[in-house]
Amino acid sequence: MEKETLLKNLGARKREIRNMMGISQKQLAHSIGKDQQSVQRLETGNINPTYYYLYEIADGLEVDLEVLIKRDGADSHG
Amino acid sequence: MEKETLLKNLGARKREIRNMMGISQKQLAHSIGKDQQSVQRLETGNINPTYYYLYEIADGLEVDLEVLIKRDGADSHG
DNA sequence: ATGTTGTACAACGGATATGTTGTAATTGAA
DNA sequence: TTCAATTACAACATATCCGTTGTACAACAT
Repeated sequence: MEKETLLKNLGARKREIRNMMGISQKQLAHSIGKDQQSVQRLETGNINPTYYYLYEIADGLEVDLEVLIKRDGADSHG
Repeated sequence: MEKETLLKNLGARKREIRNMMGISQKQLAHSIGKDQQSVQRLETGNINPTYYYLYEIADGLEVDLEVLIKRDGADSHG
């Protein structure tokens, strides 16, 4: 899978989860000590985030990191 | 969970999988167009890798990204 | 028009990931 | 000893992540 597509998918999934929680980018960001802009960049797929950053985001969304990752490579090996 | 611990766990899990496959760091690295040194740094937990880098590594190990991630935040939300 | 909220982009600086080269320690074989 | 394979660390250059500030647009309300 292409890098760009992968990152866009990740961002879209994160946004879905956040919307389901009914919180804004700013609320999510502040709950983990970050800025709205930092969270926004991930959500639009404009950056390739680090592992620990994703871990913090998952924490803010109150889901396991697994949930945030899930589905992207799902049909390639399983 | 602390950043350092998280990264060490990730590296250890990757090494486990690689050893189970019976391939060297060099073999894994070359299978995805990388150097042994680059792979080594992840395995020792000395770096905080990017999402796409982990995706490539998972591809080289022929597992889903989920498998590489699993367990680190497992008891915090589920 | 003004204010508030939510989202998006640009630019800057410091920190760091990645690719690369070089090197060293260990193990095993000849 | 010599040679090869595996793993580890250091240092450098380039790219980019992340934090931060400033800004812009849309929707909604007063």
